[in-house]
Amino acid sequence: MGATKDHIHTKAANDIAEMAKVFAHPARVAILQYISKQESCICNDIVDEIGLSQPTISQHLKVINNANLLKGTFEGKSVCYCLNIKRFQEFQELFNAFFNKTKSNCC
Amino acid sequence: MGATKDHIHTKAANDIAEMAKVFAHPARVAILQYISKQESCICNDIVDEIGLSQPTISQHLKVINNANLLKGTFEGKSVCYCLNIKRFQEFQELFNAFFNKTKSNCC
DNA sequence: GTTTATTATCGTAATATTGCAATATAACAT
DNA sequence: ATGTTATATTGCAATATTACGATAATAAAC
Repeated sequence: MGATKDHIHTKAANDIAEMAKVFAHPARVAILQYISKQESCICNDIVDEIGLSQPTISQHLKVINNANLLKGTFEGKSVCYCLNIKRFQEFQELFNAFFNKTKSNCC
Repeated sequence: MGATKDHIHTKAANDIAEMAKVFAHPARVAILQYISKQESCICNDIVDEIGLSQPTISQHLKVINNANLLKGTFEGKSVCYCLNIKRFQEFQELFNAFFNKTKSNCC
């Protein structure tokens, strides 16, 4: 026991949960907000800003990146992380679709 | 270590994360979708529908309820769980505010 | 090539979450 | 009162997540 039983749920439910997990940690929310604020930004800035260790930030960035929410371009030794607006927008739309569909048939 | 360092993040970031956690499990998404579909519904229906044990469903319902997303009215020995549309709407708006604000100042 | 700076990965400890059996509680039915 | 049904709580095992030190990888600067 202990593991989430993904397989018994619909793809729709799993998709929403998967997306929500990205936002389900304040550090990741903060990282997304910070990245969007900067012209360009490198990981070390984020470490200073957020106040977690570099490995921890790197790990959170990986989660965000796995959701395809980042566009990173290498600039010499550092990486310029950028929000993948298109995908971010898609997240917003998918969440809204979930909210609207769920609202529509309520008692 | 291991515990989330909530205190180093802004209230805004913690609030979004808190909300996202409710949707960060497919069973809870499925429960919300199922509840919204029904005229009224009791926990045991949900157990049959979702395919998890009664205690597990009860636990998930508690998480959803703690977020104020449920209105439960007792009907004899069973409970009629209903979606708290007002709060659900509020969730949608708060998420949208987060998405819009984050999008607005991107590179 | 060596140093320096930046990011990623590995290993691991601490904590959180998930899921269920067993049990408790509550309300009705007989 | 006893039995039945519906839901909640408890306790615990399994797994996941979070966080960080140590270390690796990469690339510029010297």
